[in-house]
Amino acid sequence: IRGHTCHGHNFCALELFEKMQEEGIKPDKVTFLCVVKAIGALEMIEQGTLLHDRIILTGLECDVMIANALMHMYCSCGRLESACRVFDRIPVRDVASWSAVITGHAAHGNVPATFGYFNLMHQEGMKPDKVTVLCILKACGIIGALEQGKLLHDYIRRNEADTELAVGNALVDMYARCGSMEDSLKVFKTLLKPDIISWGAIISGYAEHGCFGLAWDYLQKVEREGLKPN
RNA sequence: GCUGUUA
Repeated sequence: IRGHTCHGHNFCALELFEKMQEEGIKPDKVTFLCVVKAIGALEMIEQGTLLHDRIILTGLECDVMIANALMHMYCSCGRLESACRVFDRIPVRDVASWSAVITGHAAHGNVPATFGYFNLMHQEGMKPDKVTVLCILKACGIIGALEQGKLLHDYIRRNEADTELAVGNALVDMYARCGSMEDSLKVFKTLLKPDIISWGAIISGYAEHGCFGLAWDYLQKVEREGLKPN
């Protein structure tokens, strides 16, 4: 099942899940994680609700990884209230729980809820890890929260996390989406070895803001750097 | 085999 989901063959994965059960093999926690993820990718909300009911019957709904996967699934399907209900029922939340609920609300442009959960996370003393930082930067980019993004940038600098390329790329992307190509370029120039994602963030930032000449120039630079545009 | 992840 996992072999199929990680290649994007989510429907095949669901068929295998059915077949497995026809053969009398009971799904465990890992099976459910994979299948919840597949259903989320397919945005099959009816199937997702049915699977959630089955998970409740097995008593796994309080498992933090299962709950996080369910939240992500509901957010992918646009069911933010359902995601919140799962979030509220998690006995012990981890960083992934917060990442899922914050990114989920940001993806749907729910600015108050995004900041609400972000502030609550801070209040509860949950320290963001690398992935949470990526998720919150993504959230800031989606909802255009430049000020919050800059505060997070300060936090990243204080924690010396800005040397990580993934974080640097997420900053370049966040500033570009917030409309500050100046800040975006400033971060880009600090990257020791920009990859195709770094360049892509700059190019799409210029393209998104109607600066086609600059987008074109940077595309030429990519090739001059010996990188292959994807 | 294992949830949240930047163009």
